[in-house]
Amino acid sequence: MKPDTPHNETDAAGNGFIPNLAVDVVVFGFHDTELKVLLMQYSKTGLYALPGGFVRLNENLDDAAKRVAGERTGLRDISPEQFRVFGDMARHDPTPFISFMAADGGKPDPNHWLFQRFISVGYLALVDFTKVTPTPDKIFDSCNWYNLTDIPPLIQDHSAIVAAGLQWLQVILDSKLAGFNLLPAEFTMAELQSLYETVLGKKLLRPAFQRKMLGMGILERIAKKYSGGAHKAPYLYRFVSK
Amino acid sequence: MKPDTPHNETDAAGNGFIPNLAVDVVVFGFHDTELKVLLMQYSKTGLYALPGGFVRLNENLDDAAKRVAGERTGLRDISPEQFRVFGDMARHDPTPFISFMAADGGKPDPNHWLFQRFISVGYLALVDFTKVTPTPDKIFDSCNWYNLTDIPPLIQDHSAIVAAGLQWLQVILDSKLAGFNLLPAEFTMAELQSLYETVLGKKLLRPAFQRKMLGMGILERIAKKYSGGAHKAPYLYRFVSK
DNA sequence: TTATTATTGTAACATATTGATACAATAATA
DNA sequence: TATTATTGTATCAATATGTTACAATAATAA
Repeated sequence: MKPDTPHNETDAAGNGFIPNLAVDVVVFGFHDTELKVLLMQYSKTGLYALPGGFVRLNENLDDAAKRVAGERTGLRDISPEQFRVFGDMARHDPTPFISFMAADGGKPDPNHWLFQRFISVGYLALVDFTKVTPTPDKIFDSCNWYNLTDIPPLIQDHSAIVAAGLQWLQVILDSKLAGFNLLPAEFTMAELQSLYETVLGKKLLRPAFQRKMLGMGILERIAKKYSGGAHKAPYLYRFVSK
Repeated sequence: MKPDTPHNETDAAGNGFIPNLAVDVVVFGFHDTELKVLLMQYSKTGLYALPGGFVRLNENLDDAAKRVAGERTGLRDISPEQFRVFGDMARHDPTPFISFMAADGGKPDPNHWLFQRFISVGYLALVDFTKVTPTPDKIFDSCNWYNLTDIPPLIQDHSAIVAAGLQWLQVILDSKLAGFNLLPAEFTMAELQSLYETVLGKKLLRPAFQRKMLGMGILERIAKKYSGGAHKAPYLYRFVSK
C-alpha cells in the first residue's frame, strides 16, 4: 500500500474524498494528423471511460484534476483547465461500477459510495503525445490513446464530455494558443496547420494561415529541417511567449 | 414550514443537500447606463454576499441555480449558465457564517455543515432589471441591486466570482446575444449601444455599431419613440431570433 | 551534373470587414 | 420658423482576410 494514497480510496464509504463530486479529464494529444484521446478500459467488462477521480477533502479542485491527469500520463507539468460541470441527474448510472465489482467476484455493496449520484467537473488537458506514458489506475486496468474519430462507446455521459471538450478546444484554440501544448517543442508550419485543421475540422488556406501565425509574433524560426522528401525543406519553429 | 422546502435546509447536518457543494449566482441587470448586481446582506453583521444555495440530492445542478436565481428575483423563465467552478481551499472561510449565528444569539455548533469547505459553481443570470423583485432568503435578510462599479466588500471569494462573471459576460456578449437578456423587450439603438459600452468598458463608434447590429439580422424595427428631447426621435427595436 | 518533382515561403492582388467622417432628416423647443 | 441635439446612413479610409501565383530548394532520377 503506497503511503501517499489513502487506503480507503475505493472503499465502500469513500472517506477522504468530497462526496458526490468527481473530476473527469479529457486528455488530448496530436499524432499523425489525428487528435487522440486518452481512455481507460476495464478489461473484464470491456467498458471504456475517461480518466477520472475524486477530490480530497483538503485538495484544491484544480489540483485534483492535475493529480488525475498526471497519474494517467506521467506528466508533472500540466495544468488541466476546467471547461464545464456535468451535473444532471440523467448522468447518474451506477451500472458500470456494479459490473466492475461483479466481475471481480465480490458481491457489490448496494450502498457503495460509487453508486451515488455524482457531479463531475470536466477538465481539458492538452499534452505532447510523445511525452505521455499511459498509465492505468486502480479501477481501470488499461489506459491507451484512441483516435478521436474512432472512440468506442463510453460509460455514463463520458462521450458527451469528450464532445464538449472538443468544442471547448475549438473555441480556445485561437485565443489561448492552446495548439502549442499539443505539439512537440519544435514543429513545422505544416504540422501546426495540420493540427489546426484537425481540431477545427476544416481545411485552411496555407498562405493565410502562415501569415496569421507569423503575424502573432510568437513563433521563433530555428533551423532547416531535412524533410526527407524530394522538395524544399521547411523551417522548424518554436513557440515563444511574448 | 413550507411543504416544498426541506425543514433541515439550514440544520447542522445539511441533510437533503449534496455536501461541500454550492452554487453562487451572479445576477446582472442593466439600468440607467449602469450594470447592476444582485447582492444579499445580513443586516446584523452588515456582510454582503452573492445569492447562493445548495444542490438537492436529486436535483440537476442547473436546476439548483435556476431555483436560487428564481427565488431571489421572482423570475421563473430564466436559465442561469455556469461559467466557472471555484474550488480552491483558499476560498474556505467559515467566519461569516459563524458571525451570522453568533449575531442570532445562538452558540454556533462547530461541526455545522456550513463551516465545511465548499466548492461552488458560479452561474451567470442576465435579467431584465425592471422585471426583478429582489427577495431575501433564509440566511440573508436583505436583497438589493448594487452598481457593479460600486459593490461593497463581499464574503469569501464572492468579489472574485463577480469579477469572473463580468469577464465571462464580456466574452459571450457578442457570440451569444447575451445583451438582449439585459434589456426590456423594446429598446433603442442608443440603449443597446450603451449596454455594450458598459459591459465592455469602452466607447464604441455609433455608425459601426449600428451597422453591425442591423447586419446580424436579429433586430426588428417597430415604431417611432418620442424621446422627449429636442431632436430626431429614434426607432424602437425588438429582438427576433432567426 | 543536370533535369524533375513536390513542397515551401511569400509576394501580389482581390475581397471583405471594420474604422472614421460627414451630412441630411427630424422632433422638440425657442 | 429658426435653433438645437440626436438619429440614420452614405461614403471613404484603413485593416484584415481570401486567393492566386511564383520563385526557391531539397531530394531523386536521368
